[in-house]
Formats: sequence, C-alpha cells, structure tokens
Amino acid sequence: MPRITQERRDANRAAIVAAARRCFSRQGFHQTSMPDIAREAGVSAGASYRYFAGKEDIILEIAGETFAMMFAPLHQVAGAASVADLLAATADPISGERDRDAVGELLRCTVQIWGELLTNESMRERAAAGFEQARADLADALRRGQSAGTVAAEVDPDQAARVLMALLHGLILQRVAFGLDDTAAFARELQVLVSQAGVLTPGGSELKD
Amino acid sequence: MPRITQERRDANRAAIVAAARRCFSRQGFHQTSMPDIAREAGVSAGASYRYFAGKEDIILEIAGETFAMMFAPLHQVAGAASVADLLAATADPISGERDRDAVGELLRCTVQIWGELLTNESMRERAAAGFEQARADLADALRRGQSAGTVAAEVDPDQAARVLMALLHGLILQRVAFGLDDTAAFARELQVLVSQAGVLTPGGSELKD
DNA sequence: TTACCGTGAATGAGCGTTCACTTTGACTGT
DNA sequence: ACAGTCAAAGTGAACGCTCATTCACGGTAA
Repeated sequence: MPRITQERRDANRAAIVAAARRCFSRQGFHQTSMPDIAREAGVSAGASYRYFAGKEDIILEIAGETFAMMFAPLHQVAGAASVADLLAATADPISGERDRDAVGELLRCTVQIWGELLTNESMRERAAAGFEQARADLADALRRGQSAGTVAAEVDPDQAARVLMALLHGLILQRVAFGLDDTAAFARELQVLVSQAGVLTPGGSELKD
Repeated sequence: MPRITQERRDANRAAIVAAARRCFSRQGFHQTSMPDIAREAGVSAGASYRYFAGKEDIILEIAGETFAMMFAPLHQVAGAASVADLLAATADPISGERDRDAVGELLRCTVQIWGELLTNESMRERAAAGFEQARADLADALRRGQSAGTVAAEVDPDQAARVLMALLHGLILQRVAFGLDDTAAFARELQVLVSQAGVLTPGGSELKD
C-alpha cells in the first residue's frame, strides 16, 4: 500500500524528536511552540501530528530518552571496585566525552523534566520507577563490593545508593545551570572524601547511632 | 494622602506572594494563571498588578525566597565540626522540622526554578551568585575544620564544598520528586561514607584515627 | 492508481494584561 | 471627635495575542 517505508517513517519521527530536543534545550518546554519544532525539523506544523498525539507526547518521548541515558548505564555496573568508582561510572554518560552536543541537550531537558514531575503523574511514576531501578542497581554493585572486600561493611547499600543518586543529580544541575562541567574534578574530590575520611574525630558525630 | 498604610500594603503583597507560592507548588509556574493566583489570594485579577509588574515579577520574588531559604543559613555555619556535620547543617532548612508546609512549597518551587535558570539570564545570574556564595561559605567552614584538625588536610575545600552543594541539591530533588523525605537517614549514611571510608583498597592512604 | 503523507491557513481556547469604573480609608478642617 | 474629601486601591469584563490542534486539499511513493 502506498505508505512510506517503515524505515523512512522512523527516520522522520527521529528527526522530529531531535528537533524538539534542540528546541527544548535552547528555549525550554514552555517557550517552544509546535511550529517551532516543526520548523526546526524542516516540516510543516501539521506534519508532527502524524507522528505524535501532541506536544505532551513529544515531551514524554524526550523524557524517555533522558531516563535511558541516565539509568541504563547503571544496569550494567557489574564490577565497580569502590564507592567513588561507582560514582565515576554513574557520572560517565554525563561527563560528555562522547556525543557532547546530544548529551548536553538531554541534560538541559532533564532539569526541566524534574519540574514537570511535580505536576505530571504518569511522568513521575516512570521517573520513580527508573530511579528505584537505578538505586537497586547501585545497591547491588555495592553489595558485590562488600563481598569482594572493597566496600566497607558498615555501608548500607540502599542508603549509600541513595546518596550516590543525589550526587549524580546534583552534578547534573551544576553542569547545566552553573557551567561546572569538570566531572573529573568532582569525582576526584569525592574519592578523597570517601577514601581518606573527611572526619578525623568522632567529636562532631551526634548524627551517628 | 489617602493610600493604605505601608503595613497593610506589605501584608497584601505578602498575601499575594503566599498565594502564588501555593499555586506554583500545586500546579507549576506555567499551569498557574494570574487569575488563579488572585483567586487564591482572595483579590481580583487586576489587583495583583498594583503590587507586581507581571507574572515574571512574582516568579522572581519566589525565586528570591528560595535562594534565601537555601543559602542564607550557610552564611553562618561557623563551627561545623566535620564534613558530614556540614551537610547536616546545610540540609537543616530542608528537613522541614519547622514550617513544614511553607518549606515544602518552596522546595517544589525550587525545582521548577532550576528549569527556569536555563532560559532566564538574570535569574541564572542571581542563582549563580547565591551558589558561589554558599560554596565559599562551605569552603570557609571546611578550612576552619582543617585548622581545628577535624577535617582532613587532603580535602580541597572548594571542591569538597561543590560536592556538598551537589548533595544538597540532589537531596532536594529526591524529597520533592520521589517523596524521600528522610533527611536524617541520608545524613547518617553520608556520615558513614565519609567517616569510615567506603573504600578499603586501592592505594588509599590511611589517615584515619 | 490510490491510499496515505505533508501542507499551512484556519480555528478556538486560554492567558496575561489593561482600563473605565466603583469602593475605600487616611487625612483635613472644624 | 467627626464628617467630608479625594486620590489611591480594588474590580472584573474585555482585549489582543499566542499557541496547540485541525482539516480540506494538493502531492507522492508504493
């Protein structure tokens, strides 16, 4: 039948998503109009609606991309040797050694999505699922580290994984909002903090126990 | 002449800001209309414009509140004993022991503001200034800790302060987006990570007590 | 050939903002 | 004390604009 080939259809769809990513990254979700996206993609305003139900649908697609970028790599941190190594692995896709442009755009979208999570129920559910999966992956890696003797037994894998996720998210915000893109320095300092102990005296540890 | 008293004027203004805070927290910046805010404040649509130049102006006011909440407390962390204590102090206003509602609302606004930073130049400048100030305050506290011998000399105060800010921001996101509001558990785990060293093996100089 | 694809002007809803008008309350003169 | 005064404050319907979405039509590829 006289459609276009699936291949071409996929390519068109991908082009629209890529255009949306650029627009969202540059202007933000709410300052980007559907005609903006269409123009950036080189198609007419109506064409996008052959591929997406609406703007919301495109945002969800982008959100899926950001989740994949952030969480998928964590699923295969098999043999992380230490807590600091775990962060390095976690932060790897963020560091932007590869695909610098696409990664940067997606990170700018990520921060905007955090804001969307507050009002978009289905998006929050998806994000929460991804977060819990990532946290579980990190916790598993930490448990393996404890078995191997490279991670202290006192570490609570689930709680430590939560701390690592906080570090990852904070790192993203710093890069995107404040231009602090030296991920390596961040990881290095974290290594110092966790491996050499920032605390020498138990004096100020009323938080313990 | 026949105005209202300055006191009353201030109160009205504060009521509008408070209404905006509630609306923004509940519906998000872009899903909240000016009439929404006015209705929540119990005034008519036009009244808000006697107090604010426009919606943008109200958002800026809220942004100022969030910056004050997050950064002002850090300016007086005089005698933090350790890295983990520093985070506890940093996270204190966030923990929501006091003003639970107002703090929660402001934190939800905070996450949305992160998204605004990407496209609002003046807001990013203000946020960056607050961030650098907070980072400097934390770095100073760390230096004092080093002088007092409660913080390891290997710690780079500026970099470590950056890590602490990432933890704070990540903690906020977890609370707001994923409902993880157990700040105490977070601080406790961080204490374990920094004080007992998550890493036992790789070339770790052992400066522990 | 023909069923789908792309087009872009049209549509309608929603929003920020304004403004002609009414109400209010601080000041004034007694 | 107090009533009158009047500029500012409050009102809410209306305006103009933007934007997401639609659709009737010409184009195109299987």
